[in-house]
Amino acid sequence: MNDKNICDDPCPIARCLAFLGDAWSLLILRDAHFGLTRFDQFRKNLGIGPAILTRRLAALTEEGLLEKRLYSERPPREEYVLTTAGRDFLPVLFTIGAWGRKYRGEGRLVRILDAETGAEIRPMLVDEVTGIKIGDRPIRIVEPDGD
Amino acid sequence: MNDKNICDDPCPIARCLAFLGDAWSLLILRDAHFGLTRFDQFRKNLGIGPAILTRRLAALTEEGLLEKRLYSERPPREEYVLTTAGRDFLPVLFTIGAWGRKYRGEGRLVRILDAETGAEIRPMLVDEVTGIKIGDRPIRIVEPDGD
DNA sequence: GTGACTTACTTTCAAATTGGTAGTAACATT
DNA sequence: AATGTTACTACCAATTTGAAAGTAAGTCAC
Repeated sequence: MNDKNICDDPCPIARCLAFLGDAWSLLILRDAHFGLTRFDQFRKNLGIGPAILTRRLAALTEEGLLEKRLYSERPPREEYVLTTAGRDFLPVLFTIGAWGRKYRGEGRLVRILDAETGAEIRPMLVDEVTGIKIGDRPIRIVEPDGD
Repeated sequence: MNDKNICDDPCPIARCLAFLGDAWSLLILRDAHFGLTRFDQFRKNLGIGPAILTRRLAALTEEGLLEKRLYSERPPREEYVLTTAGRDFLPVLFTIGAWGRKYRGEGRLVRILDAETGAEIRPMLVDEVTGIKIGDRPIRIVEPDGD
C-alpha cells in the first residue's frame, strides 16, 4: 500500500490499517492475547516462516502494540508482551471473530466463554453513551475542515 | 498466507482473516459503507491500481460481502453493493476505527455522528446478554474436541 | 571440555503479489 | 466522425512472501 500517505488520512480506520492491514499481524496479536509471548511459540502455533515473523514482531513492537521484555539474562532471551495499546486491540479481534463465527462458522469452532460463569460471550457493538447498537441508527460522517 | 489450511482453523478470527487480511479489502468495505458502489469511485477515492481493485472486488464478491448489480443495460454497467454479510461487517470497521482514533488520532480526523442527534458515536464492545464490556472480565477459550 | 540442545533469529532465493502506466471494449454524446 | 465515459485487462519492474537452511549465544550432560 502506501503507508506514508495513509498516515495523513483523516480516517481512523485507514490509520489503523496503515500498519495492521495484514493477516499475520492480527493473528500474532490474537495469539499474544491468548498468552503466547515467545518467538518459537508464535512460529509453531502459526506455522509462519521465521523471516516474516521477525518482521511482523518488529513492526508490532515499533508501532507500540508489543514490547520486548528480557525474561532471561543468561542466556539473554527476550519475549514479546502486549502493551496497553495492544491490549486495547482485543475488541477488534473479538469483532472480527464475531463476524467469522456468523458467516464462516461451519464445522468445529473455538468457543469463548466467561471464565467464571462459563456463559458464551456474544460481542455486540453499542454506543458508549446511549447503549444503542451500532448500525441500528443512521450515521453521519463529518470530514475535518481546513487543510 | 495459506488460505486452504486457515479455512479449517477452528478460530473464527482466522477464518475471517483468511480472505480479509489485507488493507485494501477493508478500505473498499469502508468506502462501500460510505456509499460508494462503482469501480471508478473506489479507484479514485482509494488511489488503488485498477488491477488490484479488480482482484479485490472479485474476491469480496466471491466471498459474499459485495454483489454485482447491473445499473445500466445500455451500455452494460455494473456496480458493487454490500450484501447482508457485507453490511454486518460494519462493527469490525467501527472497532478498528475506534482503536485508530485512540492510538493514531493525532491531527485532523473524520468524525462519526448520529445522523439525527449529531452526537458523536463512541463504539464500545459489550456482551450481548450481560452488557458487560468486553475485556473487563477474564475469558476462557475452549477448543472444539474430537477431530 | 566436547557434543548435543535450546532459542531467537538471519540468509538465501524462487515464486507470488503489488503498484503504476498504458491500452482496450462497449457503448453514449456532440 | 471524434470525443468521452466506465470498467476494466495487459504488461512489467519492484517488492514481498514462503520455505529451507544456517547461525549466534548461550546451557546442559557427561
